[in-house]
Amino acid sequence: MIQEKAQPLLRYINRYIPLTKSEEDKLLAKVTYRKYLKNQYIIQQGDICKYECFVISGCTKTFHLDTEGQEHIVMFSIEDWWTSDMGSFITQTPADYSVQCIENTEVIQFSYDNIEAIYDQIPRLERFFRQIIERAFVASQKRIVRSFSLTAKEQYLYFKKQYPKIEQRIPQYMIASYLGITKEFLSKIKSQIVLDQ
Amino acid sequence: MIQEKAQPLLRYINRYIPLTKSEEDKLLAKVTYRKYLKNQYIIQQGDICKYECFVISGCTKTFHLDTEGQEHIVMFSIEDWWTSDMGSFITQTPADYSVQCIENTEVIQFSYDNIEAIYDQIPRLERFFRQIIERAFVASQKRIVRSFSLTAKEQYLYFKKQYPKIEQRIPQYMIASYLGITKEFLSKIKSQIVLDQ
DNA sequence: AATAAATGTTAATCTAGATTAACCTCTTTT
DNA sequence: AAAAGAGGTTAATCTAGATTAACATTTATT
Repeated sequence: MIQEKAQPLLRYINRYIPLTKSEEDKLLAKVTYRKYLKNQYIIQQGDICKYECFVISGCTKTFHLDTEGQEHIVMFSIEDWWTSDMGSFITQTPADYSVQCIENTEVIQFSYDNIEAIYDQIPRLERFFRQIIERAFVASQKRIVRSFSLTAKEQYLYFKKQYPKIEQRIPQYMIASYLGITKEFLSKIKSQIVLDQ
Repeated sequence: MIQEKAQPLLRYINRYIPLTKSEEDKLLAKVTYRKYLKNQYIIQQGDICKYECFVISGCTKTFHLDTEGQEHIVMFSIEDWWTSDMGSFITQTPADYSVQCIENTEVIQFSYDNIEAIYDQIPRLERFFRQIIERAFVASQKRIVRSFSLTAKEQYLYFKKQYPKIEQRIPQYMIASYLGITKEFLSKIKSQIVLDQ
């Protein structure tokens, strides 16, 4: 079961580092497959995050609920992306974010209890995770700069260009939340863009 | 020379993972000590970043120059912090950021040519770097949420509380740039805060 | 000590984007 | 087919923060 389901994960890992058959088996013994329905929560803000998830199919949003009850989306995850509240996972303290499925979603879960053993038994996987996180950090820093140096319209055009697959699967009001603007203003931007052409 | 100068680095690493004397020696053989004067550049936007630097003393700013010539500060680094353009370093492509010294600054440099060897020879250091980057990523994500959910005044108060040491060493106009606001508006915020008390 | 350069403040005016509120599709459910 | 819900649009009004510009203060340079 896990052997078939985890194929996309193995393919993904092999783009970074080569794994021997034995290493693949060791890994698959330590992870689990799970299916969520649309609207289900993978993590709830306030809970302790027990898993890092690799998305096999579907789509999730990671968001923070602020003191005013406003939702701020920090990322979307589709096939071949990761999702979790890493801060909560690495420190085992209450999560700052919720992760909710926007579509029916299949994931491979790396549990907190097993992740150390995975690193110890397959050192190359520790390298792999280091590289993944380095890239995530770089992307996050760039997003901060964009939010300071680009107008809302420019940020929206960047998002469309960079993540065309995500843009088409997700309601506009969630994209607005991701960009840090209101859905009304995104609507205005879109009608402006139509006029531009 | 490097033995004395690198003491803060070894102390810092030992807070995360224990190193044997032999591992320490292996590490020190692969890193170099360097001193920069105030206003000197450690990295220039457009160059390829050859080093990740651990700050022994002093203070740096990491900033991006946008197409309008505007400077956007993404981070400050003081003693016991890291500085580099990680995106440029890991991919060996032109840097998006410059790193400039705000004070005379001493660093320990990890060169691109040696970092792989360090990881291979001292696997525990790869774990250490993974953990450092995980934390940096978490902090970066949290900063994005703050920039969306807090007013400029709230963000400034958060910065003061979180980094009191940095706040006192750095000109206000750089803090404004870090917060993504103008120096004039920060000045207004500060006079408001005085009235609040 | 005088001058210049860097940093910080205040106030008037302007604007990108928020807020509010009414209305318009589509889907989905009954 | 009617009703309800989810998602999206438009327009009027409002506001946090930008811009401009003049001036004040501190620090460095001669």
